[in-house]
Amino acid sequence: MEIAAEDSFRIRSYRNGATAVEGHPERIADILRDPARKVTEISGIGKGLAHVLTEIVERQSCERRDVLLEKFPPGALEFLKIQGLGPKSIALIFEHFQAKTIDDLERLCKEQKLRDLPRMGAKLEEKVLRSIAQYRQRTGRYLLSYVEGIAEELIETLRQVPGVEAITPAGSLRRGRETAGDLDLLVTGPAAVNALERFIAWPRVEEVLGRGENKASAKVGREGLQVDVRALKPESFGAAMQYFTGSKDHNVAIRTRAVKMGLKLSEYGLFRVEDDTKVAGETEEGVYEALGLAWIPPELRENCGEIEAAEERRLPELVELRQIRGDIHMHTTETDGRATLEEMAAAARERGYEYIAITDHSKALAMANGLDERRVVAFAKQVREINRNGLGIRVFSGLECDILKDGALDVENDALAELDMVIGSVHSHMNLEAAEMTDRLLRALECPHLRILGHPTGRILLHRDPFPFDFERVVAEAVRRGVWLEVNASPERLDLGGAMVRSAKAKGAKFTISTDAHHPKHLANMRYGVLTARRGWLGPGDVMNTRSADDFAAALQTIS
DNA sequence: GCCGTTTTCGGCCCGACTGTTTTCAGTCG
Repeated sequence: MEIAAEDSFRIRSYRNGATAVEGHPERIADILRDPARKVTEISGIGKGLAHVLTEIVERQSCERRDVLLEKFPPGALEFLKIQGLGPKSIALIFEHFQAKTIDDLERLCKEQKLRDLPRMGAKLEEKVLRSIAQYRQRTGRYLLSYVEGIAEELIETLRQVPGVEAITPAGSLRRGRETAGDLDLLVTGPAAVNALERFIAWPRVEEVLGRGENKASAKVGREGLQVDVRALKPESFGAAMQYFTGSKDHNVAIRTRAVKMGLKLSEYGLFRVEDDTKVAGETEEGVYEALGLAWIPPELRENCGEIEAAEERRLPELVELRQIRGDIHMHTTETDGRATLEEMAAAARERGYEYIAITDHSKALAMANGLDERRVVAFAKQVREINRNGLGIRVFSGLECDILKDGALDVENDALAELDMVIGSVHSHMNLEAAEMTDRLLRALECPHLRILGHPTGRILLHRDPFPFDFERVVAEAVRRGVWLEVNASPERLDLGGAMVRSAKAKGAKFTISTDAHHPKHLANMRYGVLTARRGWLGPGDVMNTRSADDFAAALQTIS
C-alpha cells in the first residue's frame, strides 16, 4: 500500500489493526464464528477491517491484496528490505524500469541508470549496491524465534502419530544460535518412520524436496524454510543427536579426538576401529563419556574451548531460565508500549518474577512520545507510591535514556537521580565512524546514574549490522565504572551476542538479561536471552537479574 | 480506515539527516 502511494492514514490503520489482531488473545476465526460476538470489539478494528478479516478467514486473502499483487511484481516487498530505498523510490523504479527482482535492481545500479530518476544519484547507487550485498548475505537465514515457532507447530502435529515417542530439534535451533538456515527434527519411537508421511502431508509444506526411508525434506511456509525430519533407531539416538546438533566445527574436533583414541564416530554410533564394536550411541552423555568428556551443553558446541573444558571437567555452570527473578527492561503505553504498567506488572507476576523495572523511552525518541525531565520525576514518584500500595511485585523505576550523538544522556542528571536505574541506549546516528562511536559510548559511561548499557551494538538481526566501535575499550570502561551490559532478549536483537558476551565476561563484566518488552507477551522472549547468555558461557552469578529483589536493589545502590 | 465527538467529519507523531536540489522530498528511527 505504501508503494502504491495509498492514503498514509489508511496504511497506519491497517498496521494498527494487524498489531491488534496479533496481540489479541483469541483467534479471530473463533470470534467471527460466534454470532453473539463482533471483531469490532477489538480496539483498532472497525467496519472496514472487520470485512477484511472475514475475507482473510474465508479465503486467505482480501480484495485489496489481490489487486496490489496484480499491480506489482511478486517480490515487491523484498525491495523494501534494501536500505536506502523507500516506497516512493521503489514505485519510481517499478514504473520507469519495470524492474522485477533484486537482480534487476543491481543491474540498474551497475549500469548507472538509477541516477536518471529524479532525486537519485551516484551515492544512492553505491548505497543500494552495498545494501544488496548485505541483503544477499542474510537471505536463506531465519530468526531463531521463527524457526522455533515452526518447530513447535510441527512437533505438535507429529506427536499425534501413533508409534512416535520423542521429537527433538537439533542443529542451530538446539544450540540456540540467533539465526538458523534450516530446521532438523529427530524422531524416535517404534514407528518413527510414520512421522515422515505425516510431515509430507502437513498443510504448511510448500514443496517436497525428497522422501527416503528414514528422512524427508521439504520447504515449509511462505518463507521456504527447509525442514528435514529424520526417523532414528533408538540404539543410535544419542549419536544422531550429537551429529545433527553440530556445530560442524565442534563435530570435526570431536571426531578427530575419537580417531586419536582408536574410535570412529558417526551418526550411527561410536565404534572401536579394530573390531568395529559399538561402544556408545544410545545417549549423548554416553558418547561424550566414552570420549573422556563431560556432556557438553549444546549452546557451547562451537569448538571454542568447550572440548578442552569438558576434558578437564571445568565446564561452567550455565544460567537457566528459572533462575531469572526479574525483567528489567520494558515499555508501557506512556511511550511506545502496548500495555499499561499495571498490565505489564500482572504479566510479570504471572511468570513468577519477584520484580520488574519499567524503562520507557526518553524524549529524544519523539516518535515514541519519550519522557522529558518533568515526566521522569513524576514517574519516579508514581512508582514509589505504587510500591507502597503493592502490586504483588516489586517495581523499579527506570528509563531507557537515549545516548545522544555526542555521548550526553538525553535527560538531565537531577531527574535521572530520582530513578532506581537508568539504561543508556543508542537509537540514532548509528553510522558514525568507529572512533567517534567509541568516544560517544565512553562519554555516556561517565554519567553517574547510568547502570546498564542497553543493546550495546545496535544490531537488528538479518537487517542491520552492529555499529562499529572499540568494544574492548568500552567494556573495560564499563567494568571500571560498574556499568552492566545488557543481553537484550528480543529475538530481533539478541544484543550482545554470545561471542561478545563471552569476551566481555573475560574482562570482568556483569550482565542483565532483559526482554525490552513492548507487550505482555514479549516477556516470554526471556528464554532467547538466556540461550544467548549461555552461548556466552554465563553462569547465574554473572547475571544481575538472577539476584533477589533486595540484592538487586542493593547492587543498584553500589556506586563504583 | 479508525476513533470520538466539536457527534457523521476532522484529526491522526515527529525530528533529523541525506543527497539531491537550489528549497526540499524521501528515508529512518
